[in-house]
Amino acid sequence: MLKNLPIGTQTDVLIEPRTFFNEKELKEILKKCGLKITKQRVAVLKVLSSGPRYHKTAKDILEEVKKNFPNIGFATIYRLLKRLSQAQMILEISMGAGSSCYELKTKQQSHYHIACLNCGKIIEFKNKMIETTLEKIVLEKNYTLKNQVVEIYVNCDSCKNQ
Amino acid sequence: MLKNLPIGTQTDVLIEPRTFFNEKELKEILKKCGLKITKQRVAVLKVLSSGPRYHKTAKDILEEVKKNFPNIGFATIYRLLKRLSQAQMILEISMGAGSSCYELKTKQQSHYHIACLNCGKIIEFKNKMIETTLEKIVLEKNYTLKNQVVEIYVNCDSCKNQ
DNA sequence: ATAAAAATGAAAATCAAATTCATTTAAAAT
DNA sequence: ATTTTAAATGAATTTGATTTTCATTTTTAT
Repeated sequence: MLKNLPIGTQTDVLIEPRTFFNEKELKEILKKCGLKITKQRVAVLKVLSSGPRYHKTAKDILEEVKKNFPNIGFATIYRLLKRLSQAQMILEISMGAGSSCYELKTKQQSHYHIACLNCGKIIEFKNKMIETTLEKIVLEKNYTLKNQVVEIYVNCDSCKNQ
Repeated sequence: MLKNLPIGTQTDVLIEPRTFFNEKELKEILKKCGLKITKQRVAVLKVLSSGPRYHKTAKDILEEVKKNFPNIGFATIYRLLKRLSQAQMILEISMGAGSSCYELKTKQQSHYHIACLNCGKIIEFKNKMIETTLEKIVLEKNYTLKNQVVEIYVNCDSCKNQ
């Protein structure tokens, strides 16, 4: 259904697979943010740049990093996440209640999120028309665009079929 | 600048002034949600449906309602906000850090938000094209749309001129 | 190597939001 | 109108996420 849409109105664009960074690149990120390179920070970035789940909470990250640094605590994680957010290197996604998720920005640009209110699954999508429209709105107002968030909350099909 | 855009690409549509509800209408809202009518609840809804600030935090609401009900506490506020959210009567807006803001839904449909990262000012805007696109995306996937959030984070002009 | 500046981690503090429970209130049924 | 009953209230506590503090350790530039 809804196939063969006129050009420019296709809504669903798949996200290319995540770009993984090697250790050297992760260190570059820290440098670019004016942060000193520590093993803990590299470990946190490694978690953010890999793994099966795209969107990780501070707790996810802590648990993962603890495997190699059993003494690391939330303080270190949150401090780094905040600095990286401020430097626009990561994206904080706070979808309603609960804890925020974080994702490392890659070359791939603005993508958006669909979240199932039932099972919590998050799907990414891109849409050039929305992106352009939002840029235009900001430009018209003579503001400076810092970030754009588009989130659709749904009940997904696997949830509906239960 | 950027005037005379082709039809369908205008980005900035002003929001009509907020619809105020009278006491009877507010009670209707509670009934529709299957909630008993209490003076505290009517007072909370009255705050949500009026006043100079469109987006109110639980704290804003508490302080306002306390003027007439000095003993009311957060428990009552949060409980009601949660029930109203679940009944889709209000919109919870959690923009990054800090507490969520809540706004009463009116007949006027999906509108979006521009927030200044500096001064925290929030501006509403509407955009039919984005709205339709998001609906289309959900339809294509055979999901059920529950809510859509579009947020632009900027530095606004009054902030830039400082 | 060494000094200066920054980062770490354990613990405590803060803040938003949810919960508990004894008491009160609204609304349905007499 | 009164009684009944189920739900709502509010004070206090709890939970959970995030931030801060501070003594100690590590990084980086010299």
